[in-house]
Amino acid sequence: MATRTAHDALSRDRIVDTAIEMLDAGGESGLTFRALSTRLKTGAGAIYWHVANKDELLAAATGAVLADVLRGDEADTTPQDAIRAIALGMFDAIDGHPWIGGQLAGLASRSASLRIIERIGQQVQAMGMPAGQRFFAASALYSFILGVAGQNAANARAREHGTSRAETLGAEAQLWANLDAAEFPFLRGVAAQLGDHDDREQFLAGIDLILAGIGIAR
Amino acid sequence: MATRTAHDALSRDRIVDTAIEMLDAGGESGLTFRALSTRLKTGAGAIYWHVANKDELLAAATGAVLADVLRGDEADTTPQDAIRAIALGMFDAIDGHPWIGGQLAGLASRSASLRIIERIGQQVQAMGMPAGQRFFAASALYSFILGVAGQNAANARAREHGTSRAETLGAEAQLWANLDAAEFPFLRGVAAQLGDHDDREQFLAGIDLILAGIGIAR
DNA sequence: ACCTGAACACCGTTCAAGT
DNA sequence: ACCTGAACACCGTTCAAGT
Repeated sequence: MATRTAHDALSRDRIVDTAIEMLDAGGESGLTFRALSTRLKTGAGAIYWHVANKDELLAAATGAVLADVLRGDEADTTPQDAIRAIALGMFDAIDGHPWIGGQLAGLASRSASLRIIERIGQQVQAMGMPAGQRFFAASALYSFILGVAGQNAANARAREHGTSRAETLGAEAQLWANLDAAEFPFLRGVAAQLGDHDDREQFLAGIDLILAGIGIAR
Repeated sequence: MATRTAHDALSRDRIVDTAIEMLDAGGESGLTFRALSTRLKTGAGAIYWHVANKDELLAAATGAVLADVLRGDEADTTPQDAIRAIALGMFDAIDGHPWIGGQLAGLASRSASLRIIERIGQQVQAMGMPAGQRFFAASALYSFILGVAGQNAANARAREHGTSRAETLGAEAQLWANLDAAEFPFLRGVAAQLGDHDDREQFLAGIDLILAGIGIAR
């Protein structure tokens, strides 16, 4: 076994892992090179030896989180269930690390995105979608996932400023219930559902809606 | 008519309008209070008299852009066409002002978001969606729109660093075409479609997929 | 009431200098 | 090869002082 100093040597992996911890704890604004280097007991500039800049660090952190999602194996299921599994994997990853919601759209984390679109596309094809429409269908599923991701990220950002999820949601439901009856009949009507809905279930309902649409177009 | 100095007096409207111009020209990073105050020929702190902080300014700018979308009137059409019109209105607004993609998810621009979800929800209801599923369906449509918005914003951000849309897309299509055949059969297969697809058409295809799904669940 | 502009407390990033 | 830490060029925001 190699001799070690009190703390491990600085390495790209250790930087990325620590960055993920800080992002989970404080969101994107919680990660600064100064705070990161303090936690790593090194100088601010040292990080630049292992990582080009903050964008690359964020991309690497996103990639590390998504690697777990990509480890899943959707053999011996229906294409529909395989897509649900991939989507839920993404949802859970985003739920656990909301800051990746803001990263996924960017092309910085492209390599992981491509793998996910590939997986979805293969299953869309297995559903029997004609060649001309497969790309649209896979993109639609991916865009929907990104949309939910972005909202999750925004909600998490709001929570950094204090209030818990239940509080925010309760206040929001209250606000919907008190909207003008003539102008907002729909939102008033669904205010109760907003108050006690399950994010994961709602996400899956959206996926199922798109899957049903694909089922027809097929 | 009131007497005026050479330039109009500072006002919240003038600040927001100028901010939108700067955001359109240089994205979110192109808007700083220093550059804004220079363009408005005033001091950096003066803006704070009319606007609480940068978040509020971004929310106000987003609201001003979305106000145009909300001016549309979808009377005497089918619910499906009404939803398509709302969605396309959003798409065009985001296409013209990509930076709002990053703002829409946040609750800062909530008032405009609520109006849009209300409109979508009313049409979902008109489609005959049962009460228990209307909220899910409207949310799914809205999330999809946000997802596309986020990607547009990211693409626009990438374009700030130089290359045009055609260049980026061409390079990306090339990259997909050259991916490993065993690992990325799907992406390789649709590389040509990526190269010459129309963003607006693809967006509408996604909306139609969800609408078709709603048509079944109904 | 509204505006000025210096000052404060931060950022990401660079780079000469060390080991 | 890898790390240090001061320095640079920015930010958003505040606030005493002006008009």
